[in-house]
Amino acid sequence: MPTIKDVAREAGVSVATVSRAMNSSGYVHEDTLKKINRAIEVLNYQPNETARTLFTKKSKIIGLLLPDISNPFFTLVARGVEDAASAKGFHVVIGNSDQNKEKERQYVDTFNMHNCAGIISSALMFDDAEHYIRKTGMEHIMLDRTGSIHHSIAADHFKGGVLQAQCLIDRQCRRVLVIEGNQQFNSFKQRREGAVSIFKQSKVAYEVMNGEEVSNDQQLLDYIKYNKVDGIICYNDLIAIQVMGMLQHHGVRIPEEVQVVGFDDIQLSEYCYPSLTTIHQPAYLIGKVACEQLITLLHNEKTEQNIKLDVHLIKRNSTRSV
Amino acid sequence: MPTIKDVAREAGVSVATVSRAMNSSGYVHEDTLKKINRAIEVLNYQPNETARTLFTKKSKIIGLLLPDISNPFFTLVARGVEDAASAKGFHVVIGNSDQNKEKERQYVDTFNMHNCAGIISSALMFDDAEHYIRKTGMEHIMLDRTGSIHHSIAADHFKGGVLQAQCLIDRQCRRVLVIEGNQQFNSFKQRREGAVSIFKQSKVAYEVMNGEEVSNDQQLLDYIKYNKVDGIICYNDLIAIQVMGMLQHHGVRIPEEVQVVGFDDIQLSEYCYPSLTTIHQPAYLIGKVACEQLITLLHNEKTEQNIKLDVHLIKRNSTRSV
DNA sequence: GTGAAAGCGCTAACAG
DNA sequence: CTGTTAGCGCTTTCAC
Repeated sequence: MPTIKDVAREAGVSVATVSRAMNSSGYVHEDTLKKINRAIEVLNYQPNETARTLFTKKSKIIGLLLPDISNPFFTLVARGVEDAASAKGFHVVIGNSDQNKEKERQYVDTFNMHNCAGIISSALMFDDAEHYIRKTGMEHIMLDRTGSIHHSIAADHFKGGVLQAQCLIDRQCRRVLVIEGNQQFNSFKQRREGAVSIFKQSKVAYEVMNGEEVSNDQQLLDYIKYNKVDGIICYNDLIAIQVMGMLQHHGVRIPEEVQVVGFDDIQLSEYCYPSLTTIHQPAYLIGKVACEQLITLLHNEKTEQNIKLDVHLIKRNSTRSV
Repeated sequence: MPTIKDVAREAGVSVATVSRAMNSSGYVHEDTLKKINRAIEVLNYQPNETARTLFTKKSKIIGLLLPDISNPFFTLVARGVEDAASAKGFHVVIGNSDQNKEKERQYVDTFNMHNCAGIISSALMFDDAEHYIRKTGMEHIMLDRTGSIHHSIAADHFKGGVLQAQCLIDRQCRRVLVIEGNQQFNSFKQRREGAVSIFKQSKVAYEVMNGEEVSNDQQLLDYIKYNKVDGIICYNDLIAIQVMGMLQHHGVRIPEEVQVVGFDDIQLSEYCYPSLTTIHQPAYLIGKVACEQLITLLHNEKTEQNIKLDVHLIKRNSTRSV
């Protein structure tokens, strides 16, 4: 691997001049510039990012901390971050926290040890995460949890919940089951609250059940049959599709007997059968915008503190025509 | 951020000793060790990886180059790589090539500029990719393409194709449509060859169609109806699910009228309706093993050159009981 | 056992 | 406009 020294020698100038030329900082004569570029070409020189980072104390790496990249929703977020980063000469290292506080903190430390420029994370669970990150000096954008300390970007989960409920009410559901996600997460909480707020002012009966307790298919099935549930709101598409499969497997027709609404609008919601009515969340965009925001911050420019992205209902075949 | 100097001062020793203590290289008195550890604790010191890398010329970062992490199969591979890396103190930066030669080469360069220890990639398309990487000095493990230059790890795609065909033959299909993937990729090619090899020695009629040409639903539907296709082999699950949805949307019953077999066994194949019969590929394991192999190589230990992982049929409801 | 010193490849004053 | 020089934080000879 040729170094800046080799280029300097090849071009017959000093390393400082080569450095200036590469960073277009300070003056450098047109002719010298040419010589340098030729030398770079000849040697196939590529600057060593590690050395650069050691000096500047800020690498071009962005740490992305997500609960689990296997979840198609986060996959898309990651893709958005990656594309945006790539477009601006940044790179991203991904960490899966599995919602484990220890792992979360560890990743933050790791990012820090690598002089990452900034970190984009979903809602963090470890104590005082925001201050912890702030102390490292890394910029931080949080997904799905608005706040005053950090910048954030989130979909309008409350509205999403409202739309889910409204959709089922519009389609004559009488007894709705709301399968809620982990309420420690702001996003799931707001989805639930949005839905509940609508049911409260309607005559529709509803009950909330925690998704993580629904490990047992039979139990859920019994509940649905016993209570004559005719509408189900799920906190994400993965669960919705799983529930639909289970129901159909037991002869329950969707949407004739039970209507189902998901949340996220992952790719497969369109292709599963029946296709899933759901709330579209702009996952890719969330990642992209988050990354762009972060990079703006890194340039010491101001940006909006908390960005909220709109969501909307995607009507498919797991609900009846209205 | 405290540096090694701060620790040295706090502990009343020289930086060299601190370094030795941290890397447990060379001798260091038990008492000094204690003092140093205390200092590290007190200052909450974390070694700067960038500086380390600059010296050693090998970071603890692994570059992972995949076509597209949005594909659930690759997502799982990535997850496997990440977990294995994490377990050994490595970290991974992901690059999505979108099967674009330019992007591929760019990522390789990027990884190199960051002194990545090694790279794990799916089959690369740019010219002479293997030599190009080899010249950088980075270790390289390739997914899904065996070869003599590089180490590799792949599922037994040929066997997978065989199993797909056998499955349909066993279930009385008379006219099978094989939807093949991009034949530039070894994996897809072998899947196809495996299936075809079986059909050739059977009386079953079959035709191969390229999946990338099937953009038009209507055209595919017409083809299937006109030719009385009663079995479809898909080169991956995503396509299979898509095809099933389309068929059902047009009133075709699965598996009664048409039976479908996928490849990959992504999570949703189990939950879609009907659930998809498919070939299980150990995606997570592929990523995990690839990463472990790479790390072994980095320790200058020998490993198997080309690893082949077994696949098997997962019987679900998109095919009839035999 | 421990410290002094050189240097990894690069950038940014500071002179000239 | 260009070169000299001093580090960035760490590891590793090489003396002591």
